[in-house]
Amino acid sequence: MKELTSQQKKVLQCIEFYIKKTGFPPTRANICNELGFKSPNAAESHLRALEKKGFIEITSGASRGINLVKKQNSENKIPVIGLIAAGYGTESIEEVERFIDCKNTFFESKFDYFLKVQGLSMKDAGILEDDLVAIKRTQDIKNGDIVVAKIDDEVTLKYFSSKDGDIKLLPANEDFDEIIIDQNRNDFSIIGKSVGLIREN
Amino acid sequence: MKELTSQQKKVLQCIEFYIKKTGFPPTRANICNELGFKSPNAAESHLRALEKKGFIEITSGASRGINLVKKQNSENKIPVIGLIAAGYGTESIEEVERFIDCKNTFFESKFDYFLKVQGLSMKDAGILEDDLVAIKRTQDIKNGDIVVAKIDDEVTLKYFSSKDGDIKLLPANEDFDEIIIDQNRNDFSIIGKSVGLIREN
DNA sequence: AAATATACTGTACAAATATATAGCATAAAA
DNA sequence: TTTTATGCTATATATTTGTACAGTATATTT
Repeated sequence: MKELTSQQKKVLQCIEFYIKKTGFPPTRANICNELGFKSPNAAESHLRALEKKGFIEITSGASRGINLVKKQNSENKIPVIGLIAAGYGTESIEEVERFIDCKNTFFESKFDYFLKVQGLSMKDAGILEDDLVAIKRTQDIKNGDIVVAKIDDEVTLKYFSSKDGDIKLLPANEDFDEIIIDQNRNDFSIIGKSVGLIREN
Repeated sequence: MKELTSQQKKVLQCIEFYIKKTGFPPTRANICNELGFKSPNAAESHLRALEKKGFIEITSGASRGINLVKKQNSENKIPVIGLIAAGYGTESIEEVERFIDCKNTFFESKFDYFLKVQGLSMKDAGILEDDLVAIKRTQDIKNGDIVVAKIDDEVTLKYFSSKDGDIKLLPANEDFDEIIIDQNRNDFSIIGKSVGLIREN
């Protein structure tokens, strides 16, 4: 999808605002009013540009026949990512299983995807197999955060702990051992952290 | 809000469908087309009835000037209900803390509200304090379901177990005891069951 | 019995609206 | 250099659309 000019963005926002306010899309005249244009053709040509770039659809002949095209992944469809057991590096070990109809503002922090949990290493944190943990991609991590970390070619969900520069990943289950990161030997990186969880019974 | 006649419901659904399909509300003529009316006034008078009953708002003079009035609690705003420690009978022990912007079709089963969890009696089921459990009001309960039950004047969230007519409520935490229901002595009822869970970190 | 709500057909028309055409000006791409 | 895209003003018009008025008929309420 092509980029919009600043003026075209204004027009698109104007349409979005008008729909929010009234419940139905604006006419050319309405847009002119909102943005101070003096000719309906100013609005018309902006609409044609927005249509050409794929941001709206126009139903020919219909009054207010403007339909906002939802951008795929932006705000309403959150991907659920499952981890494949073996690892081939980076984030290619992930695969999108499906999408959940939910805004990325659903929890307090915006987030990027749901991670489908494997295993019970975090069970005492109330995180069970097949739970969906909302992950925000960030490097802004504090002790005690539940993080998605990559160690060599494995991805794991654990409590984060850092003390005097020594990083540990702690499970929430007696049956699992803590993971001590040797930053010389291990290829270690933080992918993001948990900001929420959903479970479907 | 008054009740709609079956014909008025059809018109309302027609409007909802049209908006879903096209992205903008229908004209009188569009409604006539969809529903087989032969006079625009058929649509017009239905619209006026819907407006009078508060289901839509009509912007006078504007083409397609129909705005669906969101019904408070129907599909987009789910109440979060907290339990008050003491009990004063029935469901008046509950209070709506806030609403969450989420469809009641978010989980596999439709549900009625979120219950804010108190205590850790279900921690081994991955249900922690302050978690929000999606509750569907139903009497259709199977063994092993997580139910919201009322015993005398207390409301509790537990596993349900029924064997030879003996009903037990089982915690998921060693530190708690199971509750055996004496249907003669206890005022017992099932309010509903859990169909999902969300947690905000 | 009379009034009101529901549920339409049919006709009419002013106002709202999409849209084409003619211009003017600037900036970027071919 | 010539086209193409951007960003408007201004005018015109066929079509769409809301809406009023006149009827007909049935059911419900007062």
